[in-house]
Amino acid sequence: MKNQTQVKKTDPDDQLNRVFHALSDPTRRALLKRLSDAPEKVTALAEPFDMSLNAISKHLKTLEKANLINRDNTGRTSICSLRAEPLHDAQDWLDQYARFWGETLDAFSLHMDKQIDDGTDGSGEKG
Amino acid sequence: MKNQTQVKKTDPDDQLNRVFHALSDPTRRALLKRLSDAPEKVTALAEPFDMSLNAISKHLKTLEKANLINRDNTGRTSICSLRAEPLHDAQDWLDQYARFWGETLDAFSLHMDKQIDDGTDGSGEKG
DNA sequence: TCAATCCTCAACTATTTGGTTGAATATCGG
DNA sequence: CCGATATTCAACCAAATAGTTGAGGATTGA
Repeated sequence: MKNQTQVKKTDPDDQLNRVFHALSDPTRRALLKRLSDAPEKVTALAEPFDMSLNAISKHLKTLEKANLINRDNTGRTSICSLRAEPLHDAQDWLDQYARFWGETLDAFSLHMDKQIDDGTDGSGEKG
Repeated sequence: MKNQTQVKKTDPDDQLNRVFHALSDPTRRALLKRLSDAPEKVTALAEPFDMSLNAISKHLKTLEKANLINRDNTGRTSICSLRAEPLHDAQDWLDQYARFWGETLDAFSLHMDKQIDDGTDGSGEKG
């Protein structure tokens, strides 16, 4: 097993990977922004973009795989809505580094005092 | 010009893109974790990984392009250290969605009341 | 029924990514 | 100078991404 950090080479199944990847694209961030206002159907979401409907459909699939959106399939339309929990997870991860920009650490710092666990140790995912 | 959202098709120059992309890889997150403990030279950083030194060097370059690490080139060694500001930026972006998992909104919500600006409007980057 | 609408699937392309190996550059130390 | 160490550059490769077009499945509604 080689006492290595073993990061599961670019593991596509890791939730955090998927979320951060989803957020790394400006179109997808714009879609989330739009959905933060109200749920929308796919065509409505696609309309403002200078891009094919299919492209948007794929972006939505990416967001869906990251669990960042829900879909309500009523009839032929698919209503997408924001699902923010994974964003919260991402924020939790970032919070571990909060001490590096000072302040904001109270009882938190006690918890944080020992070491940062960034979720890349292989536990908690696909045994 | 078509009144479109104009998201600068997958703009690789956007700082937020680079940061979220950098965070989407578990090896890079592990490197940041390591650097959150103490600055390290490249060989030391690479050692725990089941991966070539070159691969780590490239990951470090990605982190560098996202401004997530600094390098102190003393002699033949390159000492890498964490630079957390961009993480803070990422957290700020995520904070805009905080209202979706309830609470934590005080004077913040006033600022947020109107609309979310997710940094994909094209301002502030490469004119 | 049948045309229009909404959306996804399939196939293709170009580009990026994440990894490799091998050579090159640069410094350190005898 | 010369060898060892530290790091990067260059070329290459496989796989994933982000986009396209075209076809097809469902649903709506006249």
